[in-house]
Formats: sequence, structure tokens, C-alpha cells
Amino acid sequence: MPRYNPSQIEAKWQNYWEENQTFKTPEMPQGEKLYVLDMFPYPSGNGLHVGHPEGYTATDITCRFERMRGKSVLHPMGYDAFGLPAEEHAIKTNTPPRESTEKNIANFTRQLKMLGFSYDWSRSLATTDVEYFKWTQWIFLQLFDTWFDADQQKGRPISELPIPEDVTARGGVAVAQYRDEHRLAYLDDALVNWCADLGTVLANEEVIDGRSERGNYPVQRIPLRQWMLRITSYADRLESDLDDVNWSDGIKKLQRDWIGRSTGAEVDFFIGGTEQFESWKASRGNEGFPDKPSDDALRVYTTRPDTLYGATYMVIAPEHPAVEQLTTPEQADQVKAYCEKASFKSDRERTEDTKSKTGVFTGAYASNPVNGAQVPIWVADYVLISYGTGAIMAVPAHDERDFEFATEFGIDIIAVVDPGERKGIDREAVLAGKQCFHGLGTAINSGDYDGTDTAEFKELIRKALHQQGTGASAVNYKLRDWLFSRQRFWGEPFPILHELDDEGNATGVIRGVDHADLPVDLPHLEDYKPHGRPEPPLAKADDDWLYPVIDGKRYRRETNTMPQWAGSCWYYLRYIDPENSDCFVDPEKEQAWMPVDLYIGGAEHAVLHLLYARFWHKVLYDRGHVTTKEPFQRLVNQGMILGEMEFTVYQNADNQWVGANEVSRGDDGLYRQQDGTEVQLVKLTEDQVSKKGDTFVLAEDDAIRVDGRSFKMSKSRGNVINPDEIVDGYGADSLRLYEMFMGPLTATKPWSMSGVNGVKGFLDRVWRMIINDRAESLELNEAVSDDSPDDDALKVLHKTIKAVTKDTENLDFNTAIARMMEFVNYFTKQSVRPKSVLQQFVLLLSPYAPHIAEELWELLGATTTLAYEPWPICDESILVESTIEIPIQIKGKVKSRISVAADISKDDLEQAARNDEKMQQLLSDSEVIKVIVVPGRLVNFVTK
RNA sequence: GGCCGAGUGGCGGAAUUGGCAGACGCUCAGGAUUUAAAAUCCUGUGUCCGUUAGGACGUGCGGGUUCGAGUCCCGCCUCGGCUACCA
Repeated sequence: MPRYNPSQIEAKWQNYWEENQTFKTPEMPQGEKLYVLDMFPYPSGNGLHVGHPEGYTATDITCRFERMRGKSVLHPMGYDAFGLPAEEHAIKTNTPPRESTEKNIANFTRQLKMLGFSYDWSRSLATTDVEYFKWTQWIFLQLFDTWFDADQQKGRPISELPIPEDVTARGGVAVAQYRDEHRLAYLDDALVNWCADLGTVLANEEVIDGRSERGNYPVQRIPLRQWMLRITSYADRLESDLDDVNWSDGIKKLQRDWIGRSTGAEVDFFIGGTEQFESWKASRGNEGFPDKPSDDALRVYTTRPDTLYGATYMVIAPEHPAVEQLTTPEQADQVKAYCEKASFKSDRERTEDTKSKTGVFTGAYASNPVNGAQVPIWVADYVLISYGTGAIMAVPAHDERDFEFATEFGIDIIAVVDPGERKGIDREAVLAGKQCFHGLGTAINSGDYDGTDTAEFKELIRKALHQQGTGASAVNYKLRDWLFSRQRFWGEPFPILHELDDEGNATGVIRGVDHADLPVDLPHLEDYKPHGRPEPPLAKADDDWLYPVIDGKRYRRETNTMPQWAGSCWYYLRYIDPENSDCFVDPEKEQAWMPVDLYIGGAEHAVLHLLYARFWHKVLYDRGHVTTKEPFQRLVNQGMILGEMEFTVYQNADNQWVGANEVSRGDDGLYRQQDGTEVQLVKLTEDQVSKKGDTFVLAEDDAIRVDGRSFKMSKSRGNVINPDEIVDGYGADSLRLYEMFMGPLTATKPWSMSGVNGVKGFLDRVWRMIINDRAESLELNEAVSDDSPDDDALKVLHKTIKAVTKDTENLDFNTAIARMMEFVNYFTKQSVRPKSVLQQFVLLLSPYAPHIAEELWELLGATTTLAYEPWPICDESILVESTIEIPIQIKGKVKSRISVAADISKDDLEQAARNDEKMQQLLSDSEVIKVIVVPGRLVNFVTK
């Protein structure tokens, strides 16, 4: 019986595509190009997750569709294979990381091929390939060789860095040091996030609530000399160039918020005592605002210079260099104790108690530059050393945090902004300093500025401060420089050498490895486990690797490795020219294929990966290696796929039901709120549940509330769906189709096994529409005919072509599939199914379910793949209807329908509506006061 | 706490510029076919009233604009995601 047999068909066509290299992409685009990119997966040991095929199917549909529309499509796939999990796994299973990584890659490749994606597999790459990371190292050397010219807003070769005379005068070592300080890749003693359990430092972005994102281990802040990338130099461009790309507003906003640009002013508060204040101010008036704060002033950053008159105290971070200088002898013990305590506090502890503010008075005062008022200087850990100047002027009347702090320590609160009368604000309380108001308003208690509104005040005070030399406009970013080194084995080695003196000590001179000597491969190590100390595992390499000698000079290799993000910052460029051994990408090919026209992936990469990749791209652009400012022209984030809907309720020890709304989670389990008795979670099947109002309840007792929702798939919850099993049971085409039919690509949606079954049912019907599944051998359904189609058949076909084309263009795959289902529902009812119509339909289906489509295409008479057949064209003239049905409303409610000529005039339509039998009846005893006629749409009578 | 997104049948979801709410699929029920089952096919499936004909209500809640609101405006509620002292 020739039933639809996906496993047989799918294997057959996957082999065909591979043998015929159907999807091999030409070196250079022929005709219009389209570069469609998936976020390449991390090849974990668990294999593919159903979230992967969601985005991959979406891009594959687009690629197959556009190929048929004649575009030259680049659609590659690879692996982001360096990183912590692979190394952790390798340690656990005692295998070399490369071995287990390669095994995982093989498994991923098998799974991806099993899904029938039209990748050009000859372009596949892994970030762990030595030939790949050779170029990752090369790009790092580009960063090392670049400084950022703030005037031109551009990265330039380090050789073009202007060296100040006084540096030149101090000799070659000073010049080299000056250069090192300005490179985009530089070494810095930074307070880093050290994670002892992982044995590495982590980027800020990898630390969540003071714990590691991977593994959830505690993270400590310690000072360590680390490689940093000067991404902050590019903050402005990373922000403003978002205007030019086609990304969702949500993702753009996430990136903007992460960059966190704010504008305001830096202001110096004099700390040399009241007597000298006037003379200090006078000298500042002459000399202007210095680039670096002088010793006699404390510099703050504020976004609200208009509230300067309300500054009743100042706060410096515990790590601020001026702490010691400012602290008076009487306060020394207290301040010292506070600062020590703050340094031991983990980030977690510091963020945990954001509600209660702590701090200590230094004993010192500063003079407010606008009026000479004396303000006390405090130390408090709610001010961060890493942002702004590490010091603030505190305006408790108009800043929530300062308000809390001032309330806690009984510091004056002086209102300087009058909110006026507005909803939700108690004006009297604000003016009395009893409530905080951070909005805009009118200045009060601000000397000559009284009565000015906030925006204008900002501008005036900025000018005044500039003139007086006590302040200047400033811009700050939440974005910090990127901590780029890791103390782990499984990453790209840095192509950097540290010069040694005769005793074998580092001289402080560093150099890049010559291009000719790239790649720097990882050394063989018997033991690469982390040991809880910041010394990287590569330090245990043989001397041959560790101590190269060049031109008689002995060097020690950099032993840190790059973070996992490195490889994913530029992989989209390598796909364009993956075999090139002279160059990371051929310039001609780069120009022809870039930018990426469509990039689809999960929103979890919305900030980090995309920001890092854009940063590298911009550096490569500045240095003339790529021709586009932005790498990814259009970005779409697929939604998360949740597990199957779960119904849960609770039971106490006596097996009595406890509603989901009555239960709370305690430290050691679940308990009933009312009496504190312990309860247990019970999973229910659908038939045990019914609906009452908006809530689910137990079918046997509708007083017991049942919780019904879907959860994120996770091993611990046991709701993970394995793509292998779906393909085994239903076929790859069903999996692809189901994931696209679930709902809009960007929406979060729950998995449903019966939904998969439903989609399989559709493919079965497609098969039977064309194939006689009751025959002994494979033959066409007897309804399939060579006759030319009648008008209705053509109408259904062209309606389908139109809708599927439009929906596919817009990535509205769920509705495109619905339209194809309608087509099949129509034609399975027809006893005559013209072959020409079915062929067109098979082409429409092919991007979605390519295997069955190829098979049916062949059975309908073709001898080669349909992958490059022209996409069906909708003939609009066929769709023109001569008569249409028009609803007739009374006061907006549909009361009747009439059938009229499609091109009926407005007046005739109204008359036809009035003539309708039912309308005459309904309108007979009421007065029509107005008639709305929308030709082609409706007629609406407004009656009294 | 802040920001973003979303609330439409039993479930997933459809609905040009405001213009016939519930396309398509699942589920469930009934029927046909079958010795029986599976598979398949047909019919029905928002709620309420009504035997039928038909009618009323209905897109989280409360208001508003409009001839007409799922869609626009104002005020709330709930859920999900991200973020968290960034001055």
C-alpha cells in the first residue's frame, strides 16, 4: 500500500540533494543576492532542542522560496563550539574537549541534515577549527593594532596615534606604553568577576545577581590584570547606527538600554575649605575646567545639573581614590571599617539590600560651586566606582535613592523643582521635602534661576558652569569595556607575546604574534582542569610552546584564552569565503554578499552577541576590511517554545485536594497558606479539569482551583521534546510544518503533541489528494486528470498562490499553511483534480515540506528537483469576482446580506439594500436618519 | 521597583486603512464504513434563551470617541519576558 511514508521519502531526497549538490552556493552571487543567516548553535551533548528547528525552518522556508524566485541565496550553518560547557563536560567524562566537541558536532550535523535544511554544507565551519580561529586571532591583532580617534569617531592604525611631546621625550619605552594604553585591546588591572568554582573571570554580562550565569556559582570581585576590549569607544556608533537597521523596536531598545547613554554634566565641588573657595573659583574662571580633576576638587557626574542648589550632601564610592584624603581623623576608624566591609561584600549582597541604604560620614565638607554652600561628604556603597566619576552630588528632594539615604541619616532635603499641580503628586509634600519628585518642573530655591523650567535651566547652568570652569557637559554609558580574557583551556589562545629579560621576568613589553606565525594552536595538556587560582591552565604547557624565541629574544606566551563570544563575532563573514587561507574573507566576495539580509535567532542573544559582533564589525569597517557599517540588516527573534500545557493541583497528607491559589512555596517545600500544612503537587490530565469562569477547576469539585499553564522546557521538569523522536514518529516535514503552524514566529507558544498529529494528518491528505493509496503500487489518484482546470479550480489555486506568496514574504508562515490546508480541503472534495493545478500547489508547499513536495513533484512527472522551479505567479484577473456579497447593518449590527455586482455604484448599492425583503420589513416602522454606504464593503442604516 | 510584550471559544491561533469576530488546526460529540478496531469520510462544536424559525450576549475589567471598536483614546487588572542602586 503506497501510504505516505516520510522516513523513506525523506532519506531519498536528502540523499538526492547531497549527491547532486542541489544547494551548493556559487562563489559569487548570480543575479540578486540574498544572505540568510541562522544563529549557529552551541553543539551541546544533549543534541538539538525543538527551539533550534523553529528558527532554522523559518530561514529555510525563506531561502527555498527566494531561490524559486530567482535569487542567489547564501544559507550556511556552523558551530559555536568553544566554551565552558564543552570543557566542563570534557572534564566530567575525562575526554579531550576537541574529541567530545567533534562528536557533538557530528550529532548536530546528523540532526540538521535529517530536517532537510537547504544549507550549503560545504561552507560549514566550527569556531574551534584551527583554520577558523587563526583568523579570530588575526582579528584580535587588528583590535590590538587599532586606537580610537574620538574626533573622527573612528578606529585607526596604532602607528597613526599622535604621541604627545612629553611622552616622546621620555623615550621608546614610554612611547610603547602610551600606545598600549590606547589600543582597542589592552591590558588593565581591573576589578574583575572571579568565579573560583569555574576557575575563571567572567564578563559583567555573564554574572547574574552576583552568581555565574553558567553553573550559578558565587562570584567575587578581585583585582586582576586582564585583557579588555575598548567597546565603550564605539558606544555612540553602536547606538546611533541602530537607526539604519531593520530590527524590532523591542530589540533596539534592549541594546540602547544596555549601552545606557546618558547626558549631563561633570561638576567640581571645591574641597579646600570655605576660605579659599572664592579664590579657587576665580582661578577656575581663568583657567577653565581641567580634563582631569585637580586634587582640591571632587568631581561628580549628574544628569540633573539643574538641581545643583538642592545638593545637600555628596557621596563617594568606597573604592574612590579620595576616600583616604577626605576622611577626618575622627571618622577614620568608621570609614575604614565601612570600606573594608564593602569590599568583602559580594555583588549579590550589595544588590540584595537595595531597600536599606548604608553609608558613613567622612567628616569632610565640599563647597557647592554655584553658591559656596557647605555639603557633607559621605561614603556609601550605593554609589558605584565604575560609573561616572564614582562620586555624586546628592539631591534627596529629586532622586529616589538620595531621598532614601537622606531620610535614613537625617540629612536636609531641599526642594528645588516645583512640580506644579499635577495628578498623583502631592505638591505640598514635595515642596516641604517630605516626598521625592524626579520629574521636570519649575526651579525654586535656586537663586537667580528661580522660575526657570527644568529644560531651560539645564542649558543655562551648563553654560554658566562652563564659563566658571567648574563644570562641563558629559556623556556616560552603562556599557563598560569588555573583559576579554578567560582562565580556561577550551578557547582561542591570544596571539600575544610578553617579552622577558635575562632573568626570565616580564619587561612589560608586549607584541602580537607575526601574521605568518598564526595560528597559535592550543598546546597539548594532560591536565587542564581549573584549580581555583587565577593562573590559567595554559601556563602548564611545555616550554616549547610557552617560551618562543624570536630574533634571539625570549618571550612568554599569553596564557589566557578568549571568551566564547569571540568566535561568534565574525562567523558570518567566514561563511562567505570559508576556504581562504590568505585572508579572513576575500574583499570582492565580502562586498558581493554582505550584509546579512535576514538573521533569525533567539532573543537571548539580543544584547551580548549582537552587540559584540557589531563592535568587531565596526572595527573591521574602520580598518577597511569590510564594506558595510552594520553586519545584520534585518533581525528577527523567534519566540520561545514552551512545554505542553500542564494542569496542576495540590493534595495534603490526607489526600484532600488543595487549590492552586491556596498554596505557597516555602524554603523546604510547598504548604497551604491557611494552616501551614504541607502539600504535594499533583499533575492532572485534561479530562480531570473543567473551566469555571476564567479559571480552571477540578472536574469532580469545582471549588478547587487548578493551575493550567505551560512551562519553559527543562530537564528537571521533564517536559523536553526531542526532535529525533518527532522525526521518527511523524517525519521531518511534519516537524517543520508543525513548528511553523503553531503560531506567529515571534510569539511564545506551547508545544502540543496532538497539534503535530494534526499537521501530519494534513500531509497525509496532501498525499492522498494526489496518490491513490489503495492501489497496489505507487500510482496517481484517479481524480488527477490532464483536463484543463475549470474556473473554480483556477480561482482556488490563484487565491492560494496570492495568499501563500504574501504570507511567506512576511514570515507569516502559520497563515500560509492555513491557506494551503484550505486548498487541500477544497480539492479532496473534487472528483476532478487537474494535474497542472496540483503541480502549482506542490511548488507552493515545497519550501515548507520539501521532502513530500519533491516526491509528489516527481510522481507528477518531473525528473529533477523542484528547488529551482519558478515560483507560481498569481493571475489577478482570475480572482476578479463578478458578484459579491454585502452585509447590511442596522446601527452597526448585521441584519441581512445581499448579492450585488462587484462594481455596483454607491447609490445603486444603497437602493439594493433598501429593496432587500428583510430590510424593508425591519425598516418599515423606524425612521432612517443616516445611511453609511461603503462600496464593496457594507451598508449601514442608522435608525431612530 | 523600572522597561518591553501579551490578554479573543475547552486549547493553539485568524481577522487591509476602524467595516460580516472566531479563518485554519487541535479537542470533544454524533454518524457512515468495518465482524471489530485502526485508518478514512461526513456533520456539529463561543455563551445564553428557544422544540424549530429565530433572538440576545460576546475579544481581561471600567469609561470614552464613532454610523460602526478585537483594532483608536483615557484609567485599571492579570500573565509572561528582560532588567535591577548607572546619579
